[in-house]
Amino acid sequence: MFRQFRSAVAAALSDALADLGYPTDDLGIEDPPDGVDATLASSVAFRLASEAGAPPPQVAAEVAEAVDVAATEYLARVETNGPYVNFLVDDAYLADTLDAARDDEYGRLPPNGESVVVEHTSANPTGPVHVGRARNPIIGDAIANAVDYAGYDVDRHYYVNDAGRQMAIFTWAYETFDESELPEPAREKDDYDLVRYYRKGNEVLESGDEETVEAAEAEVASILQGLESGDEETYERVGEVVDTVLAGMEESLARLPAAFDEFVKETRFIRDGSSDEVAERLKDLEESVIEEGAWQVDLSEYGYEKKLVFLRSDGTSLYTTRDLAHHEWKFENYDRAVTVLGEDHKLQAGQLGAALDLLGNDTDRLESTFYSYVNLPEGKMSTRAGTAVNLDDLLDEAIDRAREEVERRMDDRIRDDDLAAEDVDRIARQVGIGAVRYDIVSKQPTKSITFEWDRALDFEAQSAPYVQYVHARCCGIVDEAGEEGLAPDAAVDPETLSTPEERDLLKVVARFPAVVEGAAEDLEPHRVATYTREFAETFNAFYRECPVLTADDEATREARLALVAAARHTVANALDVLGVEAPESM
RNA sequence: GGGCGUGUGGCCAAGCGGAUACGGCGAGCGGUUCCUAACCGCUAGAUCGCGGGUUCGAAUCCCGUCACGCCCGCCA
Repeated sequence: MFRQFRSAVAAALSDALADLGYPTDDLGIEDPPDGVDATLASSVAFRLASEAGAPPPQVAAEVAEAVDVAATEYLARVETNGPYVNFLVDDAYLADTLDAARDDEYGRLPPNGESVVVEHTSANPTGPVHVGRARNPIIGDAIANAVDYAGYDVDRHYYVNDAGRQMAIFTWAYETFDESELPEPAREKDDYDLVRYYRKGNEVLESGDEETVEAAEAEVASILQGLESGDEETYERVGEVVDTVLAGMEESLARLPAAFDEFVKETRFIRDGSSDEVAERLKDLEESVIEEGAWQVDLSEYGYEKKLVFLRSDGTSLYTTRDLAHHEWKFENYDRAVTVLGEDHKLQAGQLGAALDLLGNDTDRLESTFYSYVNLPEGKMSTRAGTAVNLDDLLDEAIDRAREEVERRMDDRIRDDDLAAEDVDRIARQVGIGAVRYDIVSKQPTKSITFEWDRALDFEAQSAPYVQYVHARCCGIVDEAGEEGLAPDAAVDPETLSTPEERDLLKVVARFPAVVEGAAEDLEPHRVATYTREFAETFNAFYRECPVLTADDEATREARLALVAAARHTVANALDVLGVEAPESM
């Protein structure tokens, strides 16, 4: 309802200003601070003061007076507080919110007919997924969820870099070394198995004797050449390594869970000729030149000093050339394209956008969001060097610690719902993995994170379990009501919900669809996390002050139960956007 | 050297032109015969890196400066 109220207020305020002869270009609508009983406020009076020749409070009063309250949906009254004009909601706002949130899909916006592809993770298939890049699937999946909730038709893609030098090295190493030369794998899993070859290969290339390195480089070059020239046998050789490692990575990512609709291989754009076709079109641009045998495009009009090379002097394409073809393919199939990238790809992404623009694409349809890597207190994580904390280990540890917590709390548990062994497993998994996801998704991606076990796996306030607990409490109440034959769907007179805690909770529930909308629009899922925290705080105040099942009278009982059901749907879906499971008991 | 990002109480961190800077951890005090205490209440703790500027108003915008991170390849 908040979205409707917001546009109704904007229209009413705009009309009022126009009637008074004031400009309507800046309505100054904002959220009032905590403790103010209004749902929206405006600070226009400040800006109008000089034009009106009157102090802001006087202008505010004039504006407030001019707003047509009766004609504005959900607007109970307009008040002023010094220079601020405050807009207060009526009971219909709360009633309609309660009604809308009866739907367990509450928070989903109607389909808008637009398609979006969200590309995320896209880590090179060189070995197990590690925590340094774990922000990518977690943020990417949450962005995709938010965009999905906001009404878009979403596909989730993982772009597989299967055509680069790293994969050529990997393939050579895999075919060259024998298992007996390698250490034991950290896990019985294909990605852990194969990464040993990759590490060994890099080790040899770095410090092997000259002759070995020379032979290896020749083999690597031949693999790259084979890929470039469309040699089927080479694709098969590289493909075996890529697919095997990727399957292992996919399995780890699925634990988050982060699932993909499609793994799009880079070699696809070599094989279908689109990479060559892009290169030909680039050559025709007046910004393109050959320097030292290599084709390059001048992007200085976009602010890039150095020219972008798109064909090597030996005529082969580069990563960016293929990525251009990849993105034109996205434009052909989707209305919008979103990419989640590490901050080290910022320059490359900018150049990609510039080149796409030169090629005649509408680059407004392309958006990128960047995150900084998770580092260890002692420095960076590296697959090659083997210094990374693997995602699997983090999730295992999270689940173990969560299980300890569940078991520790079993003794002084009031609720006699006899958790079975499978419940303990379920809760440990939901809480453990939820805590990891929430910890990462709740922070602004641009801020750097230094990984520390205790901080990442804190189950207390401002964490996933804190929010999950609210959901479990809601479920507990609804379940118990059900046992007493009470369903949360009785017709409710909203005037029954009269305490500040009840009304505050409804107002927070009302904001949820707007939070989803904003998070999707700006690709900022952490805003949903911030919302869940505020939601949980508001719910806990309600829980403390307003008994539901033991309420004084039947009408209050039913009304509060309906409110709990609304809260339950809201928090469940907010967590769903974040990709965090909502336990029914914990 | 140039570009981009980050800098908010001891630690983490939201806010990113408007009303008293939202919270958490840690510290101190208190709360459970009552719908799950993974909870709640109270107390202490902040010149929002630093210096200028714009504005009626700046954590938020601009300039400068310092610190840290990332990037500046015919790598990906």
